[in-house]
Amino acid sequence: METAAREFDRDHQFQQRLERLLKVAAESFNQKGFSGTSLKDVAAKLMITDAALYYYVSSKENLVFLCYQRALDLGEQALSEADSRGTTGLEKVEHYIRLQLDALCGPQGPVAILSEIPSLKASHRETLLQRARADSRRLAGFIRTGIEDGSVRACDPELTCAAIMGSLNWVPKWYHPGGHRSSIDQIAKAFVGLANQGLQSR
Amino acid sequence: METAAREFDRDHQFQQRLERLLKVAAESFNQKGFSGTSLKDVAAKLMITDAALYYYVSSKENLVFLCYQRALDLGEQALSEADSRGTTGLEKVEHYIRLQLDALCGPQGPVAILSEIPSLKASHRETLLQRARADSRRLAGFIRTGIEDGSVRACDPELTCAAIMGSLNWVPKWYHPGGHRSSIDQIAKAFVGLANQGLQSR
Amino acid sequence: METAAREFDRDHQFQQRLERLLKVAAESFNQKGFSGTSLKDVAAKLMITDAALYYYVSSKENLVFLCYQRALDLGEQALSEADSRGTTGLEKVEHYIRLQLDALCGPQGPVAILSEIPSLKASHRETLLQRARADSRRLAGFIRTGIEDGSVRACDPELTCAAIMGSLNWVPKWYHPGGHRSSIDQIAKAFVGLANQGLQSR
Amino acid sequence: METAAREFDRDHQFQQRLERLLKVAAESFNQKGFSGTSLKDVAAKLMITDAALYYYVSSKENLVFLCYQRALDLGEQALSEADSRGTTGLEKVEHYIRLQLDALCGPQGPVAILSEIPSLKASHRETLLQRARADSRRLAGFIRTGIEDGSVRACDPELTCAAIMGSLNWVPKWYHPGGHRSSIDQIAKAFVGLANQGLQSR
DNA sequence: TATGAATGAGAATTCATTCAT
DNA sequence: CATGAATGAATTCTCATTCAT
Repeated sequence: METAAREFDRDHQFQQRLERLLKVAAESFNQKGFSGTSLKDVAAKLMITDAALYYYVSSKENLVFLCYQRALDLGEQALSEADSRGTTGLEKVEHYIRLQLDALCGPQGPVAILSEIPSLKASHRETLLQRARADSRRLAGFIRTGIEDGSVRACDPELTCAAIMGSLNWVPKWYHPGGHRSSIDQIAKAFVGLANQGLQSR
Repeated sequence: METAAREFDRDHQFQQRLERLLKVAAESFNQKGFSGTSLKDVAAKLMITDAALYYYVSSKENLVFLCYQRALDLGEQALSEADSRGTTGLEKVEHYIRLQLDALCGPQGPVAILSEIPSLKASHRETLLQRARADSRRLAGFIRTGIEDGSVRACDPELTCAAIMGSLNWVPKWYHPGGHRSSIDQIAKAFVGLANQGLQSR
Repeated sequence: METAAREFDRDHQFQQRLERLLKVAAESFNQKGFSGTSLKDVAAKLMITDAALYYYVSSKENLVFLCYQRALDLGEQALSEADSRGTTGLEKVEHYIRLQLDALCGPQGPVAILSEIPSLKASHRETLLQRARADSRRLAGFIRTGIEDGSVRACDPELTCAAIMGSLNWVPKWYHPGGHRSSIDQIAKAFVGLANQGLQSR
Repeated sequence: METAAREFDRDHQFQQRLERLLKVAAESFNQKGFSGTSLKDVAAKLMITDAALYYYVSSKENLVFLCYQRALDLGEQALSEADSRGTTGLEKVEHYIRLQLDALCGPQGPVAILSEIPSLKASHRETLLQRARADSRRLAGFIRTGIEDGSVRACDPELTCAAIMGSLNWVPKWYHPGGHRSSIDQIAKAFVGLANQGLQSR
């Protein structure tokens, strides 16, 4: 029916615009932080007024929450994909680094870094923290698997995982798509190289 | 003379308190970001009123600026120290990681992470960016040295440096002195291990 | 003719729905005041969107205005009815109390209390104030009649009228149909008793 | 000491200004309701900016809360005073009417009518509702006492109390100090007359 | 008739900053 | 040195209102 089609279009358009909002917001959050990002600026980038944002999200808090959930969604996709692509633990880690870099800087648009969870309200905070912790554990799990299957040398999985995630999370601070001499591939190569073999020559 | 002595004392006390202010502010900036940090809160932690802060700094911008300069001072100390302690390029990098972690989390108190340079005013921004870039170049220089002296395998020095700095800069996000199962030493060991040998077993 | 019939139906339906709107709005105005009532909430109770309200009323102001006019219509009906039912002045007052309570809380649905006339725009304000004052004067007139015909003791008709109207206007603040131990009849009895004989035993 | 004296003065001045704020706010709340009252207007009447209000109260909600508490304080004073001044139950009621009218319209300045308790937040609401209900019960208690000591005829104490309180609470809607032909004394006389003897001549 | 989408005006609130004392 | 009191700018958010469809 015509009506149904129109409704579908409308809903689709809504989702489309919300998605765009989340990307624009994520970019700003990454650059200027939660409090440093004003809704007016975000709205301006979308060519609408700040009041119009409230048609898509119920509050600024909710906006970050959605951004962070999207970030976790993508991060978890990267983890799953890495898990299935890699055979050994080491390979899984390598794939994850590559995939996550792609998610963060690739065409999916800016993805928010979960750097301000503490300033969210309790209920949101808990939801996100749990997922984030679980994701860390999954990456640490790859490392642990690697130690077991012999592909990874003995090391502290949690701290090593923290180091890797740190380097990844820091990328959006300095990487600006287009305006950069290094492609995502090059970054991935360097990061994977470091995580894999370290600096030491042999 | 008496007057001079008193003035010296006064000046000394002033420096003492300013130092304390910078640490308290840095901690808050690291946790909640620049805009997320209110001067009232900072002042409250120092047991004075917000108005009293203006005796020590001329503005909030100036406060971050000072925090960031202190951070760069310490970072550069770490670089110099690492440079002189290490013989090979690889050793220099190792020492830097250890020293910088100590600076960030050790007893020198919280040190600000330069994560909001873009939101500073132009003049401050430039000053800081130049120093920060120079510091990155020094670390990249260690790597380059290592490649030349054969201690480091062939790699992209800039990107590898970005990876290392990223992991270090991310530490204050999750490390809370005291309330943590890992000591700074353990963290350093894991980070150095990763940077040095990577994950790969051999 | 068919067209006329259809138009009549349409008009009838319109009136029907407008009536319902006025009741729902009146209830909200009574509970939360003019500014405290949002058109979105009113619309939601009618299962339509706020934009759709504008088919029935031209503005929020206009909506209160209509509510208040409806309230005055009903109040004046009560006055007229009381006038014709009662023989003496006292009886007229008694009937008015009973009838007005019925209008306010009875099945005619919630009726707005004219408590925010001052915040309306000048033209509406004047129209309503004049009617309201005239109504007060009619009730005071009953009292005056009573004094003349000997059914009412000597008293200040205006102030006494203000006392009576006050108690009536306050009822919607605490009376909630259904959820209440007292029926409208009981309330009427108590109010009439007070107005008629006072508290004094004799 | 000089310092102590100055501090006392400061505190005194603060209380003084807060008191004034509560009166001005109460007047506006009575006339235009909670939502209809803008802090800017309240501030303007005090010749300060709206931001400055936050030096005295933490929020608009808190402002109403304080107004309402002040209203309850005064109302309870009136109840206690009436209780001790009157010998019979009837006398207690009479005194209460007079005293409460004085509190509402007298030189203590405008006192808020508790007409918007439902729109307050739960914790405040409960606190106030409990006090308000207790106060109603005290007035109803006077009536009950009167029935027992024979000064008051048989009647429903709660509903009669509701009628009396309604007339009192409505007064601020129409009474404006100065601009009125009736003095508070005249109003009190009429209200007491109605409550005492009713309208009926005998 | 009614809705989706947006707007503009104004609301409360926060916060860096000032200044007399 | 530090505080009390205040300000002005900016921010989040709400809401009546509009208009194309």
